[in-house]
Amino acid sequence: MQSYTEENYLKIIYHLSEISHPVQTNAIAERIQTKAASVTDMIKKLSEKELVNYVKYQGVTLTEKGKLTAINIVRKHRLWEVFLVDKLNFKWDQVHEVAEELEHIQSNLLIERLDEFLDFPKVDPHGDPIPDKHGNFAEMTFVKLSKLKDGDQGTITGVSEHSSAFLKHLEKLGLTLGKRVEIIDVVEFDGSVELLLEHEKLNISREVAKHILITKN
Amino acid sequence: MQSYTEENYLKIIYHLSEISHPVQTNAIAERIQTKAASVTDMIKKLSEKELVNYVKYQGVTLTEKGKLTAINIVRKHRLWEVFLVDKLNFKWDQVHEVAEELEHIQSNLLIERLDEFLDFPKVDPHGDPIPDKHGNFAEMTFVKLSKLKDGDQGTITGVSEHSSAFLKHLEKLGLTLGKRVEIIDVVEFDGSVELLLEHEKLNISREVAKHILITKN
DNA sequence: AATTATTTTTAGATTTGTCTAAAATAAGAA
DNA sequence: TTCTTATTTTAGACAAATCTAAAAATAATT
Ligand SMILES: [Mn+2]
Ligand SMILES: [Mn+2]
Ligand SMILES: [Mn+2]
Ligand SMILES: [Mn+2]
Repeated sequence: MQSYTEENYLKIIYHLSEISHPVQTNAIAERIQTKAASVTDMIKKLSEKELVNYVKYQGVTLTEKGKLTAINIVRKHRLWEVFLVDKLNFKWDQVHEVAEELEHIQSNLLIERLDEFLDFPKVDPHGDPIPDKHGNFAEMTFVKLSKLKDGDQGTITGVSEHSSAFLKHLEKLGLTLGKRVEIIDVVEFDGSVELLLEHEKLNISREVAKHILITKN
Repeated sequence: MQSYTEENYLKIIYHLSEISHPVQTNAIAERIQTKAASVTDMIKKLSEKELVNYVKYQGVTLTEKGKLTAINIVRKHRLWEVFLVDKLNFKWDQVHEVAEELEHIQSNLLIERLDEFLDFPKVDPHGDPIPDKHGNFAEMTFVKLSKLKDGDQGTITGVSEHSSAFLKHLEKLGLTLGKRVEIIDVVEFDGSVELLLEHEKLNISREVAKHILITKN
């Protein structure tokens, strides 16, 4: 059994692993809002428990055990987000903070029953995949909207930025999960994108386009 | 904002206040599974924060602020228990431990929405009243089954013992909330109670009868 | 009232997770 | 390769919550 704090470290290391291998001390410190020295301390503890592989000055990687633990926390986080949106009518920009707490509740029965109650969702309110109880993810095929060309069509199936400001902005524009879009033009000057959303013309900045994930179809 | 630990102390002090005023250090230590010395330390801290009134060697009482905090935790605990039973099909003997964790989740929006989602329940799965968001309880009128006389009738509306062993026992006997019972005889020898439950005769020990709460009707 | 028993508090130590400041290592530039 | 900079680790300290053992206060008995 891990502490609340250890779980948070494992989860952050897991997410950062998708970006760099091994994960650097400073990167963890930044994400977890703490100091590098504290991270070193915790890494040693996690290493002691064989949840991470650690080589001094080289950074950490998760062991199989650590990875499974981390994935389970991600599973809980995302299931709770679905619960909050689907059952309690939270907006997609309101769920993350609460899920950060709920993800640490310890009860396998609870999470299996919640999964069932939610009808075994495959993705969370931001389009992120929900691993099953064995830690397996359904394969997802996203393309960044900013990579699309004139005339391309697709459905919004995810976002890669979870800040409330960004999500509220998308909501206001009507760019929510499941909506179909068609690219009219990628403006050469600033990379902004003109697109068609439910027969309405819309222009979004390149910065916004980079964080919208599309499944082409 | 209080820590997880402080919240637990406040809740225990609140519950113990129903039994003795003021609440003794040792009583808290026993309930919270810790040592008297630790309780003294925490009491000082809570007193510092004006959540309890504390006189050395005399024990503690909750201040208005402390009481409201405690009631809010009780509210969350009981709402979560209702959720677990009504929505996730937990048995009434399975909910307490999980609710002990869930009661510490910090989000007013969450708890108000949960309340609504559960259709504003007035009692939890053990018949305990759920305070509203202002801390007000609906008045309950229970009588211990062990206080009833031959011929008395009533409905089971609560239990005053929450151990899994006891609750499972009641479940097995069919003595669950909402069931109507009629006293046939209180056995003089051992105080055990003969009763009628859905046209079936049943004998329960005095010990069991003491923890079943009845609303006469 | 004096003695004994119980309860509570203090003193000092421990564990977990954190911090600052200084030292060590690694990486990049000249 | 040597100097400089960035990153990481150590050393030592601290706050929160806990503990043990001893001292102090209160309550119960004789
Ligand atoms: Mn999230
Ligand atoms: Mn999410
Ligand atoms: Mn309970
Ligand atoms: Mn209950």
